[in-house]
Amino acid sequence: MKAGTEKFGAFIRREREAREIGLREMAKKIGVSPTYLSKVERDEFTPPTEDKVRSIAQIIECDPDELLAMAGRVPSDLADIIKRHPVEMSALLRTANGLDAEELARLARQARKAKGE
Amino acid sequence: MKAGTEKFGAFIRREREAREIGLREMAKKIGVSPTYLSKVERDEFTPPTEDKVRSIAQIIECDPDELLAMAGRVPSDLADIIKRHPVEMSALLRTANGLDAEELARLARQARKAKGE
DNA sequence: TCGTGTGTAAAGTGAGACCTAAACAGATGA
DNA sequence: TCATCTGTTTAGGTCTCACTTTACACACGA
Repeated sequence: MKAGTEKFGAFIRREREAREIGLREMAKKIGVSPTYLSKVERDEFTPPTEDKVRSIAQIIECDPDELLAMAGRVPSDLADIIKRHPVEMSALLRTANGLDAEELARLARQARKAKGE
Repeated sequence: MKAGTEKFGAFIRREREAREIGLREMAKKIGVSPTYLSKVERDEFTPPTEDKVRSIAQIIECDPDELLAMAGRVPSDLADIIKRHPVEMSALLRTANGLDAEELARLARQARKAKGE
């Protein structure tokens, strides 16, 4: 995992406690055992599967894409998009890589314009 | 796998044979056993790991991104880019999704302009 | 002190990914 | 006919991922 980035487990524990949700309660909502969630929250186990990460995101009210990134996963719908247009999307992503958040937003707007109209 | 798409194994077998490369020879270059490659080429085994797919791409002279897509994988450098800017890149990819190849190319050019210069 | 709540430790499981060695079968050419 | 190519079959191996079960230890209130 990258340095400087908060770990997945530590993050969700903090957010869970901030919302005063019990570990067992959360585990039940996600559909895993409390033991497992405990280990995950202390980063002793790797983050769970995409669907579980998504339901955690919903519970702690954070962006699913962001949480998936923390979990080291690429959202499966994005993976599908890349697989459908590998050459174009790879090129787009690699050139977009250098840009900052603002420039990226502008680029996304242009994409929307090209599509929507 | 998607309908209409040629399977990974069938594709690399065709390309290998077109270049008159023996199975054992190719297996050796990639660094796997002939047995394994045989199974992969007949789609009895799932495609190999990213590094092996990349060396196959080099041998049969095709675009690595495209071959990785056939293998059902997202190139790891793209995965990293998404992980570094999950929100922006997710938005960009999802809006870019509707566009055709030409519009995508134009978008990539704009990205390049925003960056380069 | 009983029960009920919290989180945790230790060990194990099932499935799938990724791969191998050994043996074999058919064509080709000497 | 014998060696030597070609790819294939059989029969596994080993690893990692994504979890579970069972049992435990502590704290709180009644």
